[in-house]
Amino acid sequence: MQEQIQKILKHNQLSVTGGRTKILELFLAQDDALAHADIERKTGEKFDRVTVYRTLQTFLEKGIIHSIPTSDNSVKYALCKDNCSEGHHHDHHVHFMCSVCGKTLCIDEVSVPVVNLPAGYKVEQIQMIVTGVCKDCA
Amino acid sequence: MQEQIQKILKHNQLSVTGGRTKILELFLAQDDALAHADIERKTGEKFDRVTVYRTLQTFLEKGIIHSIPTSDNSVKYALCKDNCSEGHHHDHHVHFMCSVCGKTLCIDEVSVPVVNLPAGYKVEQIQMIVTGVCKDCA
DNA sequence: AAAAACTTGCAACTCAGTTGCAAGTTTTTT
DNA sequence: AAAAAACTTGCAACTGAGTTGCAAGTTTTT
Ligand SMILES: [Mn+2]
Ligand SMILES: [Mn+2]
Ligand SMILES: [Zn+2]
Ligand SMILES: [Zn+2]
Repeated sequence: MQEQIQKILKHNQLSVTGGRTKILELFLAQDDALAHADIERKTGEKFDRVTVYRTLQTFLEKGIIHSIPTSDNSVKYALCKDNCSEGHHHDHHVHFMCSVCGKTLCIDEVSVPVVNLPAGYKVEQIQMIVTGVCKDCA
Repeated sequence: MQEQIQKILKHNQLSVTGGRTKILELFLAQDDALAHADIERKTGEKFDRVTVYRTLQTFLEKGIIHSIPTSDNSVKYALCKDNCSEGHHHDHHVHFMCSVCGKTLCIDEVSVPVVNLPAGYKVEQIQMIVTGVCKDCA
């Protein structure tokens, strides 16, 4: 896994540092999306919160992670599985928020359906957030 | 219009006050969704920002307005057109954010399409946010 | 091994949103 | 119509997320 992490960072022209390695490790080991606070909690006292903010910012810009707008207006982050890059994300999958366990999941198997808007609207991007009960909580 | 406003407030068992009347008036006169800051700006110095927060909170609880999660994780509010009430919203329409003029619109004509999730997921609510260019900016 | 380029932690700050409380307003009761 | 009760408002003080400048530390390049 350390190998994979190095590869991802190098591939994105980022220096390999303790903080970045640790945070990327968290994302790789996690099946659901992480909020800033989750990351702070999971890294313990090891990194300054400013470093966490800056690392997330960098990962977003490089297309290593994508942000997920949740229906309660907090922000979560998840790994990009496709080859996203600098401003060119293409995660057209549905996002799911479980109202029982609170997890936010990328449903990679399901793409966002097309929708027909009234004449005159030009669609650039569609996001879909489904709330409900997840597989594990059913 | 003052009549309609009184009716809405009374119907929701709310006392008719200057602040509530003014804010409801703004919503009725507006075709796009309003952010907290828009309301503060449009009411001038007339009301304390705490009053604006509390009024929006009250309107939300009563189902007079609904909140819209935008893709940039700010919150906007729009009038409920259906008869929503205390925690029972049913605005199943698509929301549109124009990347040119910045307006957020309720597309009442288009309901959110059904989506099939993998077995085991129970869907409770679906939200769809479309980004693009609106009719007026085309 | 030295220089250059980049990353980190710290302290200080900003800005949105919240809370308790006393004064003011609206509604209900008499 | 006046008094009482119930509710709303503004103020001041606070909280917590996120940002910035800068000096010290680390990583990468030469
Ligand atoms: Mn995702
Ligand atoms: Mn709407
Ligand atoms: Zn769950
Ligand atoms: Zn527009």
